[in-house]
Amino acid sequence: MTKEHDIFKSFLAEKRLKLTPQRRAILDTVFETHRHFDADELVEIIRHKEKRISRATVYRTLDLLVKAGLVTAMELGEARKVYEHVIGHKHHDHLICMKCGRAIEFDDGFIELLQQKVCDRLNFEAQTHSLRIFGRCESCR
Amino acid sequence: MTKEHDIFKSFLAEKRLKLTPQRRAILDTVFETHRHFDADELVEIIRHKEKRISRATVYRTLDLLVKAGLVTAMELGEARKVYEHVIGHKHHDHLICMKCGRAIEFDDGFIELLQQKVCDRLNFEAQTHSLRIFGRCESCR
DNA sequence: CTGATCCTTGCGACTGAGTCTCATTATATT
DNA sequence: AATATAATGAGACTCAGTCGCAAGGATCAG
Ligand SMILES: [Mn+2]
Ligand SMILES: [Mn+2]
Ligand SMILES: [Zn+2]
Ligand SMILES: [Zn+2]
Repeated sequence: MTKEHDIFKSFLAEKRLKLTPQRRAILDTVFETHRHFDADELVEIIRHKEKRISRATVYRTLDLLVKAGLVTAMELGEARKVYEHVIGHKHHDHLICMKCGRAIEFDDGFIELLQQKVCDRLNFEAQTHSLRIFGRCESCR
Repeated sequence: MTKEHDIFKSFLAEKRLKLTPQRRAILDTVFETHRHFDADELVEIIRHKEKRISRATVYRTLDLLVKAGLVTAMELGEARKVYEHVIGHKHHDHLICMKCGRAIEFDDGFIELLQQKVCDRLNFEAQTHSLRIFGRCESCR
């Protein structure tokens, strides 16, 4: 039993929700995928495993995974929301190339600290944040 | 003639585009509105002035104003994009209350500087950025 | 076992912000 | 004024995401 299974199971139990084969397939696939993906890509990956799944169930389950803290959702400038799993990937933000679309991950503890300072100063209780820098990547500039 | 008029006029001229009464009405209304607004709100405000305007024209002109650097567009977590004019409002980012929806503006030059450092380190040419901190505001926490 | 309760699923219909098409009208240029 | 080019409004269209609902499955009381 993986860590993410345990977390999802307790999350569901606490909310009186059930761990179904579909939810298990979604959880597994999300944690096998080590890149950003969108909901319909996830549907396709699961269907290639010969498993039946509906778009609605995938959307519904992704919401649950986000609420459980296992997945983050973000808008990287394209039309669709993209997702990535959390365990094994510490928090990071993105540089987004407006020419090729590439998303470069970065992490700067000092920026995060200063964000917290801003919140303290304004008496705001931060829960999450999203920092996106748009421009040209190394190979596109 | 206001500064924004001059800028928009040169922008249009340079691109061989035309200054129409509709574009003038949109520009004026955008600069009279000192808060975040969405495209359909703008349509309503202009129509209340007894001016005919179509949604398509408002969407198209807002894109031009963004390209001209006169307006910024952002997603504050709700469904619709919101806009605000630039002149007279220096750059800032937002704390967004997930309970009441309020957007609190802040500006931290140090954070901006560190963002530039990240870009330099990764050889990325920054054009714009969006930093949103989601949580609970003073009155909702 | 039987029935009541409650959750989940898949399907397809629906929503709604934003975009596009196109016939008509307006602006800029000469 | 004539010409070339761009802009407009109306409504059709797109498409990511949501919702309603009927059918199915687990759980539990009696
Ligand atoms: Mn990432
Ligand atoms: Mn603002
Ligand atoms: Zn690039
Ligand atoms: Zn609030």
